[in-house]
Amino acid sequence: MFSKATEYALRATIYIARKSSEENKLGIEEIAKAINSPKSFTAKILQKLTANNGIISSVRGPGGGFYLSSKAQKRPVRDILHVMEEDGVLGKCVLGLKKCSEAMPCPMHAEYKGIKQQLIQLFEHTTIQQLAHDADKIIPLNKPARH
Amino acid sequence: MFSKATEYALRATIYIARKSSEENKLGIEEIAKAINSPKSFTAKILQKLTANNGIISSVRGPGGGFYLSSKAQKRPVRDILHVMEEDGVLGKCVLGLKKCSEAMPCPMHAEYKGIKQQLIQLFEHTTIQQLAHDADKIIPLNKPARH
DNA sequence: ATAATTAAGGACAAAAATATCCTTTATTTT
DNA sequence: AAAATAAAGGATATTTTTGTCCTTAATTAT
Ligand code: FES
Ligand code: FES
Repeated sequence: MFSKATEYALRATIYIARKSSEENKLGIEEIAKAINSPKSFTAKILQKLTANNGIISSVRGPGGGFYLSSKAQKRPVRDILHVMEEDGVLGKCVLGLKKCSEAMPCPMHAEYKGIKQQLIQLFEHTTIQQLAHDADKIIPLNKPARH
Repeated sequence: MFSKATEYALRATIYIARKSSEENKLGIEEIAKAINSPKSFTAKILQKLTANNGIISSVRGPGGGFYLSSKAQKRPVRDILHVMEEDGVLGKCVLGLKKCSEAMPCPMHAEYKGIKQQLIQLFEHTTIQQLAHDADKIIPLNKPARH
């Protein structure tokens, strides 16, 4: 459904959401290893998500790394797709018409539009926090000990 | 959702289904023009769909071209996706895990699996003929006159 | 038989997506 | 101030997808 880049973006953001805090930032090495993605490529993606007060926060230098503010945690997953310029995927026509619309529908449109709406709703209503929480329930992660 | 190649495959097949018959075959020139796709690239795709008694039938030489047998018309759209090796898209994990499964679900899985099932059902239950018929209802096509 | 037509198929080109490497900048620790 | 650490950013490489062009093979019409 999504590009590799977007998949990495989603996995990385969820991982950061689960394991980081402002006091406990994560390095790119750990993140890439944890989500099983190429390190440098993932770094570029995190740059994108970090740019101009984006979804992810970052600090350079020793003790630095990536983390999610509690405000960012509450943002919908669709914001990640938007930054990755893939939120358009959800609105696209199955047959590749310029625009998926009622005005100029393709023969799949009538049957597809309902599914499309569900997809949009899913990504709009689900927050990063919810995914992180769900992931914790599925496979608990050893959170770093407070010092 | 799908690659350009698959979009062209779907559009071309539907167009052929609407306008062709064994007595009235269509040339690649007309098809590419009608579905607004690059001619040579589309030719390659039709080759794929034609290979070893595939979905589309073809005949070379004067009066030749592409057409759909009435048997092929009744095949599900998913068969096109299968030939294009994109039927896997429907089963893929949203976050890009190797396998989307109950055994090792990602945090989107619970919410996504229902939508995924609908997508699979849609492509499995919809036939090429149905799409062609629906398309005719939306935008009637001037069918070639019998001679 | 020869010429004309049309798809099949191979070779190649361009563009986009994915991935790596190296240098620079910001920050902290010594 | 100097050294160390970690992200930011630029340049480049690789792979995949998309697209073009030209030759070959099959079929029909002359
Ligand atoms: S127009 Fe094709 S899916 Fe809506
Ligand atoms: S495991 Fe990710 S969608 Fe099913």
